[in-house]
Amino acid sequence: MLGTRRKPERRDPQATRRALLEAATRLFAQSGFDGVPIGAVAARAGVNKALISYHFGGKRGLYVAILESGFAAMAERLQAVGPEARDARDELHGLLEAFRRMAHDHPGFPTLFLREVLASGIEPRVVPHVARIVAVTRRLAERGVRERRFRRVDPLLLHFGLVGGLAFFFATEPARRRAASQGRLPFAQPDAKAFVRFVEELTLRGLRPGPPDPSPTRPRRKGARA
Amino acid sequence: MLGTRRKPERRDPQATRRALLEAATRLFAQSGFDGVPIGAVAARAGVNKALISYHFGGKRGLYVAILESGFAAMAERLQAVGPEARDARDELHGLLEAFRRMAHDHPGFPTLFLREVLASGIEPRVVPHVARIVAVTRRLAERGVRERRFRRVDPLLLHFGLVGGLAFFFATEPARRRAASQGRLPFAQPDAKAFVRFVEELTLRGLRPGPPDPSPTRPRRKGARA
DNA sequence: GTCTATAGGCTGATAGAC
DNA sequence: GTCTATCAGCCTATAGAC
Repeated sequence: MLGTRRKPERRDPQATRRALLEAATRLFAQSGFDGVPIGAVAARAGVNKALISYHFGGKRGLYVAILESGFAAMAERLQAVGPEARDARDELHGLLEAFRRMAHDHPGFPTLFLREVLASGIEPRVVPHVARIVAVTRRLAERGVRERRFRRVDPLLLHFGLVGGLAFFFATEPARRRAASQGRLPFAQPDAKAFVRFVEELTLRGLRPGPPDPSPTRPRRKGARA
Repeated sequence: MLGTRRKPERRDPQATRRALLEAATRLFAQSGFDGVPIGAVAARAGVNKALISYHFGGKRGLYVAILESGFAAMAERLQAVGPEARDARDELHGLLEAFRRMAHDHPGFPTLFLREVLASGIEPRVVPHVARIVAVTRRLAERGVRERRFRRVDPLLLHFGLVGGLAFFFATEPARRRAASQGRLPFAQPDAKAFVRFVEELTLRGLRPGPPDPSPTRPRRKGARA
């Protein structure tokens, strides 16, 4: 029912807003803020482009609206996992699932997210949400150590490793899908669930407490640290 | 000495090309292709903007030139690691270092790389290089299994986990630096070397052959696989 | 709330002098 | 090879009719 508005007849203004948000999310994700003419958003939403200024106060306003609701939803979903998890391992599983479901429910958000953290001036209004998300991983790391299930690692590094891998995978998924449909993907299309399972297992094993390396002393390159 | 060209006097045309490539790399990385006016590139390079058309045939030509040389350099560096490594563990170490050095020598490339794989139509001329990079991780996974140092995992998933985490970290580094200098970073500035070391250790431990989980049976959520 | 028409700014490219 | 001057095209925003 989205994108089916063709007649100049008046409908529900909320529907107009939603259609614009929907269309803009996909297009901004695909081509970036500067890569999308406002007319393209309007066309995809099936509404007049002047309505963007009317409802969101301009192109930038539309963009920020999308961005903020996306980041807020993400932070909320991730924060909800911890309290319901039995232990750190369970929480890791829950966080990965939450991330995957977010990408599923809001296709385009991961890409938007990545584009935003790539940009110079990250939108000030999303900074608090970013902070909340970072805090989630930090608490996970601390919890794992407290429960003696994880070895002690820098929580921030864990955050970047985890979020980075996931964000990259899901942000590039739409592009892969498009490339694949044109037969221009130089490898097989990886499955999202399989990837998440892989990350979970790798992280769980990788964080397991214990000695660094039980195998015969690993040879080091000449320039390596003592 | 780059960006010091001010006088209309004639200099080395190669210097002009290099200055433009240098300037464009940073600016395109920072703001994306559509976010950078050609005049800004010229200004930063200290060159007249008409020279972009003259030397590269236009804005897009300049962009593709950067992109291709970056991807080619990356693929080459990664491919050079395997033959020199003693074993799969050593190769992993070498790959991570190569990635880090690439990010160091070509600041802006990781960001450019990420922006490109995010976009809808990945530039056809870089596809072969992407394929080469994917092949490197695939061979690493196979080598590790053959040498009985890694458990058997889907090489493509390993590739995404590894490259994704690294690309995310290094691509967002310039933005973090900028945010930090304005006091708008909601967390501490992570160190590149520390991150690479973390990824190496996590991956090495995570790929170690052996049973999934030696700890007391992990409780599973109701919906989980058998 | 929605549409049409238009204004005004900026962008990328090039012709032509040096 | 490099520069100045210029132009056509597209883009966002808005005034005003409905």
